[in-house]
Amino acid sequence: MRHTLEQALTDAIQTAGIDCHGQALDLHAPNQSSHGDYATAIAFRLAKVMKQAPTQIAETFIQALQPAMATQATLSQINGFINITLTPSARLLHIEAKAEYPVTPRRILLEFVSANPTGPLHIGHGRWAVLGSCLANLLRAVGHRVDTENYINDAGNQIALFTASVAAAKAGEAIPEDGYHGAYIQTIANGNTDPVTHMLSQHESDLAAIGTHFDHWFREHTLHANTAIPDALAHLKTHCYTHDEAVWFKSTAFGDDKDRVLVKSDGSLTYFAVDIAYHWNKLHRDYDQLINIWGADHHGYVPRVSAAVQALQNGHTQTELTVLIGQLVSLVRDGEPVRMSKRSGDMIYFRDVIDDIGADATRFFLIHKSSDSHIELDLDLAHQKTAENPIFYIQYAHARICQLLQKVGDPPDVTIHQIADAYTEADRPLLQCLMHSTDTLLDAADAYAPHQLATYALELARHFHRFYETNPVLTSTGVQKAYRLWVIGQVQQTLQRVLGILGISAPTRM
RNA sequence: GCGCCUGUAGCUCAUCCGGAUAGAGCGUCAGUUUGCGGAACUGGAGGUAAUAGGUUCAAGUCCUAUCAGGCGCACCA
Repeated sequence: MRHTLEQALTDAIQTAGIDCHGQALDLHAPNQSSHGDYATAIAFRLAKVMKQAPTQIAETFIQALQPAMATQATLSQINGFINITLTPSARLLHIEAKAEYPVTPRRILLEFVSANPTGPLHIGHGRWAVLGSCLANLLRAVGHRVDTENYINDAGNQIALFTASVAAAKAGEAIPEDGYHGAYIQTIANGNTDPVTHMLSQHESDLAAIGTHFDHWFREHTLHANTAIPDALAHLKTHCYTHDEAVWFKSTAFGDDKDRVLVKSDGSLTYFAVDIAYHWNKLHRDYDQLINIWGADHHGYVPRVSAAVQALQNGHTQTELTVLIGQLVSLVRDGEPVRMSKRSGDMIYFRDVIDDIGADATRFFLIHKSSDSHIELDLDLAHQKTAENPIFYIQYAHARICQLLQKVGDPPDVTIHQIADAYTEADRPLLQCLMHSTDTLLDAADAYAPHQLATYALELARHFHRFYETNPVLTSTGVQKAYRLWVIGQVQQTLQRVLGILGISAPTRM
């Protein structure tokens, strides 16, 4: 909605011949719904260059634009802010209109989780699983084409230690000091499947338990099985040099703070070299953008991978690399931080959390905070946190509506203009909230911030519960009944859509 | 030491490229109910947005410094 309104106003400004000196309208929702549906502070930004008071500029804008907008909105001015208040029917029409997102569709490869298959997923992996799957849904919702990928490090020292640990357990021998000591090692040893295969299927089932599925599972060993690695390194050759018998990539030429080793002096490859081959592979798969979600413990790794991706494209960037860094989840027990270590086996597994508080509550708990903020999970309070989890407030709103709609049966056949007569000012916050849903989706997608949808859903549920309290539907009649049914129907559809993106169920009863 | 992230109500968090009186949930206090599901609603108390400067018509938001917490600074993966 914001976009079409902005466009209409911008056109009207041009027609009126007003010079904005490059300033955009930049519509935003006023913090008080009574001010209007949208507002712009452009008068303040033009005050200096136009040498006029903001209030005066605002008046000029309003007089020039009001005629063009007359059928759908009223423009007004408070202390220089230009407020736009839509007519009730315009508001309803905008809510009902099929959302169109002004985005240029991109082909995106989104990589996340990418946990080593040397142990079960822990709560930290869970955060990336939830964030990644929500982001994929969100980007798809606004029109992008997204493939999701889980990269499996199934080669190298850690895997060797892991399989050796299982082998030792199988033989009844002591597990190597630097091996893996979790209880799951014995479980795998008791079975007959390959340890890595076993672990991967467990990852898959844990992820499925919160409704997360990947389009691709990319296994590192496939890079070693062909010439992928030497091919990729050959492409970097002009940016490499030999020093102390090791081969270095001159990543400082692309913004890194030091050069990086690709081939060690003993002739073996670094992890980075393999990762370059992996990204080289990605670059060949015809995507416009590569997005990687990494935990904050890997943020130091960003510059060198960005450098490599730039170098591989020889400065002609066709595929953009975006690395999203999420902060870590830490655990607290009895007020003391719990140190998780995969090797010692002192872990809180993601599956335990899901089984404990349920998939919906787990997803909401992990998604409703910005990925820039740390999550501290108090194990003793885990259950209480569940009871406090606002997801039930949202789901209850949806269930309430569904039960009601079921009782009503078929909705009456009326037009927007007919039901607009039943609008009252008290409904404005709810209707504005509904109208802002497409804006919210767009903003959240632009910022790669699906947590904004969780906040939005909470807000919408709150407005709905308030509306529901004072607007009986079943006992109302005529236009009023039709209007109320329409409103709650829109709430239901919007909640279902947003919860769908968050991967959380929208129950019809609870 | 250097780099990245964070610091907002008792607790957990929002606040959308700087905008109007900083908002929710939980907790707390006082109310609403024989209701279209009360897993709800209404109202109150609770804030120097870590601290100190700066930029701006306007700063929780941008810049600088300090303090506190998390994470990272390998020829590990």
